[in-house]
Amino acid sequence: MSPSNPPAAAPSPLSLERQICYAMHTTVRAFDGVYRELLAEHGLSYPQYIALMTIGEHGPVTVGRLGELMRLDSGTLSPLLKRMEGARLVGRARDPEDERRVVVSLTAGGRERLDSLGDVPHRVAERSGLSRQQLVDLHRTLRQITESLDSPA
Amino acid sequence: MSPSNPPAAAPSPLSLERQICYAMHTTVRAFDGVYRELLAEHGLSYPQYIALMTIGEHGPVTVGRLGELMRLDSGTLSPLLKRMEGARLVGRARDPEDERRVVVSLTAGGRERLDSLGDVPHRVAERSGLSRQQLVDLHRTLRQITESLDSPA
DNA sequence: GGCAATTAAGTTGTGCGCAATTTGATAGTA
DNA sequence: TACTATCAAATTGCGCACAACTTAATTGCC
Repeated sequence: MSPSNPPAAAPSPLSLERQICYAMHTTVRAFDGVYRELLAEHGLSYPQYIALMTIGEHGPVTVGRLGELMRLDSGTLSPLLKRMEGARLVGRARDPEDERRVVVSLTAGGRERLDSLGDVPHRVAERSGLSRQQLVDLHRTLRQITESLDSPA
Repeated sequence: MSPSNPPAAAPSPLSLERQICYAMHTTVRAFDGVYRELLAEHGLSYPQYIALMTIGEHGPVTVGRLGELMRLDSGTLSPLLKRMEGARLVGRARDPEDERRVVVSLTAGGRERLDSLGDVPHRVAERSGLSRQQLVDLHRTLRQITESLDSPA
């Protein structure tokens, strides 16, 4: 111990806002870690899983539309989708009606992989130790944050 | 539109767990974006800010201890701290009592920078649109998730 | 003392994420 | 038609994050 150390419990209370900032940072990492673990055996990263899920739900989508849904730009999605194409999970094709656009769709293998992952979110939720009500509240809170942070400049 | 497309609104309700997974992914990104914006003028990234805050609160700490507090390993912290050292925000020194350890501490400039950032968390919380009670609840939920995900293998 | 096992930090390789730029296609207009 | 502006995706560069490995110091045991 250094001689000038404070007793033990930090006296500074730190504002709630500061604690939230800190908790958000660390908790999300723990959350991601569980997904990483559960998805590893399926050969998927967490972002790849979200992409698979989003394409599966919304059907064939352009890269731009997928970016809106996932809140990611082409700089992130292009290489990610290229890897998923390499893994035979999705197909990419230029839109004949507008050659600027690239339409992404699930392959049969991608659909199969997605179906086999159906219980992963449930297992994560279980491990989180949250009650049903807490999950509902958390979901509403997260949506509220996104909306609020989105709208004003 | 492909011929076999479902009408429009996806009939699959998607489980709450799935929605939470998705919301966590997108919301955290929005949250980070606001921090990025507010911290940019101070020349700090969000992880650098968290590190600065953590070192500031806990006093000089070893890299390992900082990793426990921030939930990051040396593979992330070593280059991050090296950049912060280059920016004259922190100092790094081998512990004379155990030369394996590296002790990280705030420089005068680092302390000053940290102090000048005091209202950033408050501004982020404001923008989030959450009530005081929601902030309290969110904080408790996040802590509960971390604890629960940490403990069992 | 000598030496294997452990520990702390750093390094390497890969993927995610964003800002800024580039490439190529479409739209608009003289 | 030709020229410009706009738009979609891809590319480049940098930082964060983690797994796996390396390096160097300490501990433990003989």
